[in-house]
Amino acid sequence: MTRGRPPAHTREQVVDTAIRLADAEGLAAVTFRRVATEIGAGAMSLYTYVPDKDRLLDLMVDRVGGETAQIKITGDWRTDLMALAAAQRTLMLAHPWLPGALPNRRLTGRNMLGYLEQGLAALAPTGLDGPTKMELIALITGFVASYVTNELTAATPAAEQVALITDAVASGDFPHLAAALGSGAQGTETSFERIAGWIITGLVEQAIRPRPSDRSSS
Amino acid sequence: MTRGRPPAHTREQVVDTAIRLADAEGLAAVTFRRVATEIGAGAMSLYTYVPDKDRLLDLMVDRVGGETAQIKITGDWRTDLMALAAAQRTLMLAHPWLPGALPNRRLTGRNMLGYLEQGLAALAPTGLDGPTKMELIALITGFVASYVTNELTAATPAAEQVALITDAVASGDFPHLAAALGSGAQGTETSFERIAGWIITGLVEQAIRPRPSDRSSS
DNA sequence: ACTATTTTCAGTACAGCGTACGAGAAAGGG
DNA sequence: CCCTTTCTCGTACGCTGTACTGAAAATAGT
Repeated sequence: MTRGRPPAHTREQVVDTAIRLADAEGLAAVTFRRVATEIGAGAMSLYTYVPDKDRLLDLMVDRVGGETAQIKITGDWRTDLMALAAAQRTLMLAHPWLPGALPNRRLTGRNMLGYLEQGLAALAPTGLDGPTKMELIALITGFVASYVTNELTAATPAAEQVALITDAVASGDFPHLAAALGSGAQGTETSFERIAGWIITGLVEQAIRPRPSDRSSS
Repeated sequence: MTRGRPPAHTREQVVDTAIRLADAEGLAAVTFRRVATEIGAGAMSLYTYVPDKDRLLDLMVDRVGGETAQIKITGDWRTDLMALAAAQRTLMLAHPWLPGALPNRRLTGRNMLGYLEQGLAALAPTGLDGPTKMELIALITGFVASYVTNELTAATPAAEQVALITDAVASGDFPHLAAALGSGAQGTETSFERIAGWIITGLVEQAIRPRPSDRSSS
């Protein structure tokens, strides 16, 4: 039954417009009025397609989640997880607002579930139990998000913080910090692959290891 | 020189009030008007003590950062990093808004630098270079933040997502997800210490390992 | 064909936000 | 005593999300 006035737009159109806006001008540019004028509608008309702003963000996240390249599962969890992490990073670099929009967001759609599914498939050979796999996936996703955030932010050193840090170093209260800043300027050697390799290999190997009692002092 | 009308309040008072508000009612309750009435001042008076809202958040973060328990450096990096992570988690559980306020925030004060300094001190025995140490600290902090966020959110399963997930599982398109959900309900076994142990041990051991060429297929 | 029903459209309006501006109040220095 | 300096804070502007409301546009039933 299709009674009533037919919709002039679609939910996909609204979400796509919001994504395009966020890509071009950042999350802050995504306002109902702005999105509405962009698709040539009244601000309030959007509520026909989207229940509220928070849900719009959910939908945006799920939609771009669908753009993630489908990785092929080789059966080697290290290779597969690296591929998945790399795909995630590519996605976040294409949509810089994504890392910032991810926290506090609920699983809204099948695309996010699809991502979860891929991660679980990659982890299948490890023989870990379900909750542990979930935890590992969340951990890896969180790492990628924070890495990309740093990656996108680090370009702006901000002058003001430089003063704070040099002052702090000069005060002598932070010897290790001074040493760390002086030590290595190895530039782009801190590549994504290097660190992602650490975290993935390290994490999964630790998780697989059958608990060698507990060697901490407690 | 102390000419002019003396301030009726202090920056610390403003920041403390904002923190108290955030602790009690969440970050959203922290508005200039609200903070102002709370300390018995006009909204615009706050601008005497704080340049703008973003800086107020910076100051809040740095202030609670000062509450972090000073860990004692034993010289065993695993023990020390675990203690540091645990201290961070304690802090974030005491101030649930902190994980949400952390991203996109600049290093504002000496307390944050102090935290950095502690992490570097803990990592000193590893002999890693400065940038790598920094990276590891950021990674661990990011992990703690996302873990605590999950910890605070997971209490609310939200009914709506349950429907989405059961539908998805019923559709048969997500076999691994179905299996993972069915597998283990081991409850609180996914403790912070267990996972923090993985990430710290795994990460640092990987970082220390002198690069066994590269065993991926590429 | 006309009416009733249902759905979408979008203008107006409201409370709340951060904050720019500017006039008044309160202090010390000459 | 006045002048300079500093802090105080009411008013106001533009912006936000969105509740409400009535008009518009389609179909379903008679």
